[in-house]
Amino acid sequence: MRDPIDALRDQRLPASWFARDASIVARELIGCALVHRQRAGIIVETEAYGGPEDLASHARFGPTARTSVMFGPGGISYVYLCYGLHQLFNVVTGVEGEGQAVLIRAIAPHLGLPVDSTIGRGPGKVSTALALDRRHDRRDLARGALFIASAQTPPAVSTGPRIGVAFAGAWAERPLRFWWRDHPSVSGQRAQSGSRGPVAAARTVSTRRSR
DNA sequence: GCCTGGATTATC
DNA sequence: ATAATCCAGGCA
Repeated sequence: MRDPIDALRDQRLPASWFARDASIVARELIGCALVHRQRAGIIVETEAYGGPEDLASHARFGPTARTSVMFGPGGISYVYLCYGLHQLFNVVTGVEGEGQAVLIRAIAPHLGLPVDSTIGRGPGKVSTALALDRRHDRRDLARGALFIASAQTPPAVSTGPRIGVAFAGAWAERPLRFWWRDHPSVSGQRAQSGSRGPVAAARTVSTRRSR
């Protein structure tokens, strides 16, 4: 039987797919597969981060040694150390000079991962599950063992405010977080207990997508 | 150079 | 509620 990773490789998204607004890419990434070597997870939660105008984005300081990759063309990885402990995986979006990226906040185990609903739930754990770290910063997702494959079937997607960006004032309230509605692998910040999950404040959005 | 504070997670 | 842990970015 054919290697399922090879099948995903045939669905690899090209740089042009990422050359759109972060909020569009973030929404359409739900249901896609994030692949690293022999491991893959289905993306179930993302957040869009805009350019310098977005006060929650690393791009708010303009291009720096760390964030200059965000100001390059879409389709390149941006991995950074958060709180001195966790590696957060992003994909640059838009075109040269814009400074946008999408954070992958959660994946569901797909290939080469233990079937455990807590694996890959939370942005730090996405990197742990797929063995990603800062060495994977600035990789071209159009080539190599690290890439994203298109979604097989478009899931129902909900939106809400981004998590952990309260410092950004009004920008913290914008609905730039996207997740697979009712999916058990969505992080929901601190577990999804009771009825107070993200669904409460959520709004289901169109599942239309270009093809 | 020094100081502050995180796009988090696990545990108390 | 809070510790862990370190470096980017602002300011002197």
